[in-house]
Amino acid sequence: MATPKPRQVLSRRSRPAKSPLSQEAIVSTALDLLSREGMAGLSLRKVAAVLDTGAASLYVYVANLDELHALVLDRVLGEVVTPAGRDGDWRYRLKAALRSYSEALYARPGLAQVALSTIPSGPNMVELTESLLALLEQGGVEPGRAAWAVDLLLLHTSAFAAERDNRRGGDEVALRRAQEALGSVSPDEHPHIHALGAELFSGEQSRYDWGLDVLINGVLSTPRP
Amino acid sequence: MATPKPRQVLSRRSRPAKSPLSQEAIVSTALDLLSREGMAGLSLRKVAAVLDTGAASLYVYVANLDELHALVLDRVLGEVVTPAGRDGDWRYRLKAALRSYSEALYARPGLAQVALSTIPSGPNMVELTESLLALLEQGGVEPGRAAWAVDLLLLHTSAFAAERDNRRGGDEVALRRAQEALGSVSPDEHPHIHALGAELFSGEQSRYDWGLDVLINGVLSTPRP
DNA sequence: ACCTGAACACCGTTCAAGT
DNA sequence: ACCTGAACACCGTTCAAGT
Repeated sequence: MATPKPRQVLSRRSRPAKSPLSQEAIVSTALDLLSREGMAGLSLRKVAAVLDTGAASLYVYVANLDELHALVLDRVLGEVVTPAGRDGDWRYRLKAALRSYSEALYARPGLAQVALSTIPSGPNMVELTESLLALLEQGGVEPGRAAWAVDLLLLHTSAFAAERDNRRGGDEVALRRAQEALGSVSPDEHPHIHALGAELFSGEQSRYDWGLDVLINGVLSTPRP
Repeated sequence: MATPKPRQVLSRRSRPAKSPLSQEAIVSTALDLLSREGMAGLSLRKVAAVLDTGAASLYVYVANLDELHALVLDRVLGEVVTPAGRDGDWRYRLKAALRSYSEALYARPGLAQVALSTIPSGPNMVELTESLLALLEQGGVEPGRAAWAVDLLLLHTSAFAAERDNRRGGDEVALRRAQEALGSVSPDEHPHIHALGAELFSGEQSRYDWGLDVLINGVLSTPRP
């Protein structure tokens, strides 16, 4: 998979002259801002400011903000590691690949949301899709079913990363409110919720692992219509 | 409802007296704007304009935009229908409830995204959770597993609605680009994708139905760790 | 071809002043 | 307690003018 250029943005002061703009530089800067400040930090104006221009200049290299989002996402997907090997524990390798995808998204606050609102077409997404298809084939899943399964697995993993992101993302007011709403429910009207109590909020990592197993077991036992 | 009224101070008598602000009125107006214009139409300023005030006035009834999002979401969730009945085909009823949830979201462009970025705590979400727990119990799923399963099912359904929404939502450029990227892949480097061809984009409704079956089958066959 | 500043049409949120 | 206009600190995108 493509190696993401480290391209540390050296302080502009030490740089002799303004480096010319390029899509590469724009995406790198955007990713840098995203990693440090989350989605709030990723704006065309801020990217432009770091690159020492006005936002209008970026439109030569990037059609609009959506395209920049897609480019940043694909760049991050270059980090995803899909374990090699053709035999043995395909299931373990599949889960490892998806966990790698999940972590790549989760490391940039808000990027999971981008993954869920973008129709991806970059080379790294193509690469990842190919790898997942190969892994499912190793697991004996026929091609048509595997095509749908890849979609399902990526969608699920993105959504899970987005949810984790939400819960981290500061809105502790909302989280507390949700816990109270479910915790203070009347046993008569909502017996099941009442009986579960804190159980409804248990498990973080194990919940994700379980979710992946649910999906994989489900795919293996559910033929396409 | 409401074309924004001209600010001109025509005699107050010529139009119905301004109804007092309330959270109820704000949420209704917001939902109305959302249904007609999508997420782009849902802003505090626009809601205020329809209600013939300034945005600042809304802050008496609503803490911020995120809270308004949560309130609108829960209001929509009031539409979700969960089939009654305690015996017979719980699986059919579970799928019907989730499809109802999905349709409620999908009917408002962008709302699925809100569902994925909000920690819900409204009464209708509590109701839905209770109903889904009951349905899973009828299916013989033990409580702890059911708690995780409800989360998984709702997350999946929201994500699926969001994806459908993206694909409808106008960005046909991105969709075409994605189809081209996957369609023009070299058979040597990406044999699996190449072999699948258009299959990667097939099925809309049937794909969702299959996804639900995958999830349900997976839940039934995957105990909690 | 590329870059730029300014402008346009928006945002959410805060605040002092009014009632 | 509620409402308001104005202000603050932002947005993405377009465009005429420059190189």
